[in-house]
Amino acid sequence: MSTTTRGRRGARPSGDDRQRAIVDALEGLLQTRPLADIAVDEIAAGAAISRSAFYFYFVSKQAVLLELLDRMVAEVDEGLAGIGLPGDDPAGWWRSSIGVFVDVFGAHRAVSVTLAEARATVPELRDEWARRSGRWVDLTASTIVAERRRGRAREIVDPRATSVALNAMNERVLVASFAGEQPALAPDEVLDVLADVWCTTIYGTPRP
Amino acid sequence: MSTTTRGRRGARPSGDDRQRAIVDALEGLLQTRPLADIAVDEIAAGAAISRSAFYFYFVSKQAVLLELLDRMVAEVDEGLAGIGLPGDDPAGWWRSSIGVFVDVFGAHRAVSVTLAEARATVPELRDEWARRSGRWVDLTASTIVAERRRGRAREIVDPRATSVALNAMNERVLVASFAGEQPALAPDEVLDVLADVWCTTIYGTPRP
DNA sequence: CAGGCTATCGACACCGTGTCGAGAAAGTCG
DNA sequence: CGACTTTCTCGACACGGTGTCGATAGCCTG
Repeated sequence: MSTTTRGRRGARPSGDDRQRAIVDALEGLLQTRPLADIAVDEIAAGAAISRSAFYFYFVSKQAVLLELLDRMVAEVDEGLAGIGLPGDDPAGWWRSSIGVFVDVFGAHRAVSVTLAEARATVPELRDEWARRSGRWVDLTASTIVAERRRGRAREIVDPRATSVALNAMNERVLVASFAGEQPALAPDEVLDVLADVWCTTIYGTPRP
Repeated sequence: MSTTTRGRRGARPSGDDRQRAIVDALEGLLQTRPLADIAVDEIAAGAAISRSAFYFYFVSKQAVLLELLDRMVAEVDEGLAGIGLPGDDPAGWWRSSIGVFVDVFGAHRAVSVTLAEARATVPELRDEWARRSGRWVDLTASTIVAERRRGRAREIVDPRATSVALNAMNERVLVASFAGEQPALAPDEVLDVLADVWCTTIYGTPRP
């Protein structure tokens, strides 16, 4: 249970397709209703296997979410890697960075909402999310420090703490927007608002 | 189901104490483990009644959460009412306002975390939360506008959108802190950090 | 072809939920 | 006081979803 193999048993199978089919099936079902309302039965049916066969590939529904999380995180990291460092247009750089999250999470809205919810219950999910979001927090914090050294950012007492808060804001704002909650931002204004708050918090002005 | 009577049957009973006992029992149990791991059995036992008797007072575990939510919201509103309007120390005013949330939510950490999670699943909970947090968003937005009219706040394109984002940040930061997530703020630094981000976002400087 | 792996299935036991109808306790009115 | 109604409690039931097990089928490899 504590080993690194996550659900899957064997070593070099060809039924990788089935595994992917399961993950895809769950993502499809999540478009319609929350995870709690989805029975393993239905996921299995969506992947064209029996319920018991499902348990051959994953230990539980929740375990499938880990795969979904990995997919999304990989997309985000890929997007971030293509941006580089902030040059002479820091506001544009921050906006682009936030845009990666908006785009990737937006492309998988149902998954984002589900992950945010399930994280509270599933310890493995929480740990994995913590690891990944910790990296983004680090990246944000070190960039703030660098911008401060350059004399562009305002004086911030604890850059890392501020970074935690800003990233928390993004997460919650995105999830609320995707979930269609009532006091929430419209999908098309999310990026503008977040970028504005980030830049003002970091530089003291929205356009440094 | 769509009537306003939430679970309870009769009209003028004396078993109100039982109802409160149930709510208290759940809050106590939530200190230890998440809602999903708590059976109705145990809540009933905590209130010294049988499981079936529980269903006389509430339709489900989740219905008890609504009561818990109402309690917390009442405390917050009470705290906010005691603050008044921002006078000549706007930074202090914002800090006090945020402090109310930090204090009340902090006094009911387990409940806060549970509500944040259950909101995704329970429609009634989501609606009620939306209604309440919508009021706080309105309050924030109108105060920002007033501060702008006074010439103190910076020029903000969409005060309400900014208000949504800032309130979202608070919520997520508090829950993450209470839940002990890894990239999270320590309980004692939460207020400082949040107040700093709020004031900088609104005024362009942490101490207007 | 024998043996070991991957993969699939049906059947089973378990647990929590929500509902129902039968009553006990207490309060009300003739 | 006794008959009734209301408030409240309980045990028993059916249902549905979960996770596990052992049997077995296909397949590659030596």
